[in-house]
Amino acid sequence: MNPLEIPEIVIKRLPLYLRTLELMADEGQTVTSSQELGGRLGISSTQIRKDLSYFGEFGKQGTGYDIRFLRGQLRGILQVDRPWKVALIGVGDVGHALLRFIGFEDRGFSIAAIFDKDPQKVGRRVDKLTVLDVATLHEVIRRRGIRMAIIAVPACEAQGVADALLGAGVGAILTYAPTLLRLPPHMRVSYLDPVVGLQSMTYYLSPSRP
Amino acid sequence: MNPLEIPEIVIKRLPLYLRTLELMADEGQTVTSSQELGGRLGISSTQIRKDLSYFGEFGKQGTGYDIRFLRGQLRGILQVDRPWKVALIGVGDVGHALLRFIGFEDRGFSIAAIFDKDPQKVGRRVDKLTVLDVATLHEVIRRRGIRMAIIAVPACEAQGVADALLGAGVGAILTYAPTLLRLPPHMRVSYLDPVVGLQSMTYYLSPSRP
DNA sequence: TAGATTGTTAATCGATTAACAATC
DNA sequence: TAGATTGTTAATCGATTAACAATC
Repeated sequence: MNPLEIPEIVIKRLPLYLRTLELMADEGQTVTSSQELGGRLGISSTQIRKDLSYFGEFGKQGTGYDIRFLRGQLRGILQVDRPWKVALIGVGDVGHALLRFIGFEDRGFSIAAIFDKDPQKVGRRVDKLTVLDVATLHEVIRRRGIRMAIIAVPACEAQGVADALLGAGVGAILTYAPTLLRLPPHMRVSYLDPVVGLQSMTYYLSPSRP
Repeated sequence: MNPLEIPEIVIKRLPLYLRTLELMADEGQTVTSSQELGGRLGISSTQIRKDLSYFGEFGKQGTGYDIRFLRGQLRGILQVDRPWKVALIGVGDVGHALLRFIGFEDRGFSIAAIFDKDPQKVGRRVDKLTVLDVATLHEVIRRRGIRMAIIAVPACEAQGVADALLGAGVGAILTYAPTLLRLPPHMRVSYLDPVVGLQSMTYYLSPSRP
């Protein structure tokens, strides 16, 4: 089956399945069922079986799924069975928080280069990395074969950084800047604006008392 | 129309419309059309008109929408025309980044209390706020009438914090911990796990070169 | 075997879009 | 008026779910 025919909404659920399987494996569990997995995620068992069926047959009737096997298959499908080098642009508060976040390494990513435009920050060491001048972004990203990037600069600078990343051959961007980026359709973009999440939840809250 | 009948997917698009309208207003623009708004967001004009029609009639045929008026209407619908007090739990790297993030205030939120369990941090001042002991969470949240919270603690502590927030009467949680929370259906939850975003983008990247 | 659970088909449900009358 | 754009209906498209044969 042509991968392009698989609905994007299915692809977006796979990391959630994978995360739950990692957790189950960590807890020492060896086998699960679509029903158990769905129960944990608040998703119907039918949907999980249907989603997986786009990629193959991974379970056994009557038994369910071998957790380590299915985890391996999902890692392979999502291509996170090998590490991806990620560039981080912006070594401010968000950048620092990301650098100290330990959750990247064992889930398929490693921060391989960090950039800032502030001359005061360029040259400093943060953990094992040296802050590079954003002016060298194109060259460094090309040379190191980096294909993904995280934008953690102020909103007003995000578009400029995104343009530079596009020119450097990056194929996917995760951005913390609360701004819509204008990029060609082949560039994958994920947005993480905390306010957007908050604002859709307030709709459902009963009116605030004065 | 009963608000419960409006699809959640529509509600989730409203903050994006609002964010774009804020930007247009900041740029001094006074009028827009569903076509222009859709063009900026990569959404069809029909969908925008349909979404807005769930709530009323906000435009003028032949002219479009008055930006300030529509912005005000959307703020009212989303209830972000008045400030919501938000509790922040976890004053680590992510917590600090959030406290220095200036984007909350003018979009309907203000961080009104911050908590940590580390005795070394409790009592310290961060900007205008004092770090409170998480043991006092219930009482403080009740007394101050706080209805929303942001979880920025390590994954292993997130469920415990969520349970405490539930008990304290919080109605909506935004969490940075990469863990699915078990909470009753009336509690609204938004997840911001950067790895989930990255992992669905790698699916679309051509295989990495060795 | 009996019970459980998969993978898949067909039916249902819901969301998006095309088309257009209304009207500024 | 002529041109533009809204709000809304009906048609289309796509995603979810119910049901079940296959089979471990």
